[in-house]
Amino acid sequence: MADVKTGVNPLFLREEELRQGMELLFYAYRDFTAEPDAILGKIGLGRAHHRVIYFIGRNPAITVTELLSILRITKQSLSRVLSELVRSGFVTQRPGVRDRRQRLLELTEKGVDLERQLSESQRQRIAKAYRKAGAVAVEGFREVMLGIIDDEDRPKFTAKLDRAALKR
Amino acid sequence: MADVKTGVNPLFLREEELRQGMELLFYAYRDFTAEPDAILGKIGLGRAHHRVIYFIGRNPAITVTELLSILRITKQSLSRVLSELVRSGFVTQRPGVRDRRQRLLELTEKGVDLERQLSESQRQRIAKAYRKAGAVAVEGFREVMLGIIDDEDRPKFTAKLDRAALKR
DNA sequence: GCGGTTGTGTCAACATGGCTGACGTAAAAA
DNA sequence: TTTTTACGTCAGCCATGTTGACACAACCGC
Repeated sequence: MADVKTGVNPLFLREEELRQGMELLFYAYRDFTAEPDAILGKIGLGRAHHRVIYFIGRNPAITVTELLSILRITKQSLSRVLSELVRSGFVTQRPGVRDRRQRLLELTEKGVDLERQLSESQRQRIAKAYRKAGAVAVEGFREVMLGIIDDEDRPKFTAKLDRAALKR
Repeated sequence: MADVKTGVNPLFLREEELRQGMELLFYAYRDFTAEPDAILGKIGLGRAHHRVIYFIGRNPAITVTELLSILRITKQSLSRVLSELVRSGFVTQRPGVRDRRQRLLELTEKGVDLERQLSESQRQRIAKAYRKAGAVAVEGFREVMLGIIDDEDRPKFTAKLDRAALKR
C-alpha cells in the first residue's frame, strides 16, 4: 500500500491530482471569461450574449434549435438574449429554404465586429498558453478536455463534416 | 505564405486551433458543472454554494477575505451564500486566534458529506478523462491550463507551501 | 493612546440569466 | 387530415451577481 518513492498513500495522491484538475478548470474558466465580461458590461450586454454571438459566428446559418442544443438552456432564455441581439442589429434572421419554419441566424457586420472584439482577449489567452506549453502539451490538453466533455459533443472536435449544411 | 503541406493559409489553421481551444473550455465547463447543479437544485442550493463548500473543504480555516479572492465576487454576494450555508449547518465560523476579526470557516460533518457528494461526479469525470488520455497528456493539460490562468493564481498549483497557515 | 486601515457584516436596490408553465401559429410530416 | 415540429411570447419566479452606504471591532503604526 505504501508508495516507495514518496512514502505517501497513492490514493491520497490521486485525490490531490483530481482536485487540482477540478481547480484548474474553475480558475481557467473564471479568468477566461473575465475580460469579455468587462467589455460586455460597458455596452449593456452579458455573457449570454457573447455565447450566442460566438456560436452564430462560428456556425453561420445555424438554427435556433441547434443553438439551443449547444447552449443547453431553454428556448425562453435564449429568446430573450437573441431578440435583444436582433433588435440591436448584431444578428439577422431569415427563414430556412428547405424548412420555412426555421430561422437561420447570421451575424451582421456589426455582429462580426463585436464578436471579434470580445473573443480577441480569449484568443490571445489561449494562444499564449499554447505557445508557452508547446505542441505536445496542446495535444494532451485536447485529449483531456475531450475526455471531460460528454460523448455526444465530442465528434464536433474530430470529424468536421458540416452537419449543418445538410439541413438546409 | 502558402502552407505547402495543406495548401491552406496557416493563419487560418491557427485561428481554427484557437477557436477549438475556446470551445473545449466552454463545453468542458458546461458538462463539468451539470451534474452537481442538478443535485444542488434538489436541495434548494445553487452552484455558488458548491463553490463555497468546495473551497472551504479544500482550505480548512480559510478566512472570508481569502475566499473572496478565490471566487472574485463581492463580499455581499458571498455573504448571502455563506450565511445560508452556516444557517443550514454545512459550515461553521470561529474567530481567528491571531486576528480576532477574522471568521475562520470550516465544514461541518454535514458539510463534508455534501461536498463529497457534489464533487464525486466531477472527480469521476476528471479521473475518466485522465485515465483515458494518459500521464503525458495530463501533464500537457496541466501546462496549458496553467497558461490560461492569471499569473497570480498559478503558484497555487506549483509550490504548495501553506500560505494560509502562516496567517493564524 | 490616537488615527488610519482592515476584516467582516448588513441593508437596500438593481441587473442578468437561468427556470417553469401555458398558449399560439405556421409549416412539415405521417 | 391529424400530428408533430420549430419557433415565439407572456408571465412569474429564483439564483447570483452588482453598487453604494453605513457600522463596528480589531489591528497596526506612529
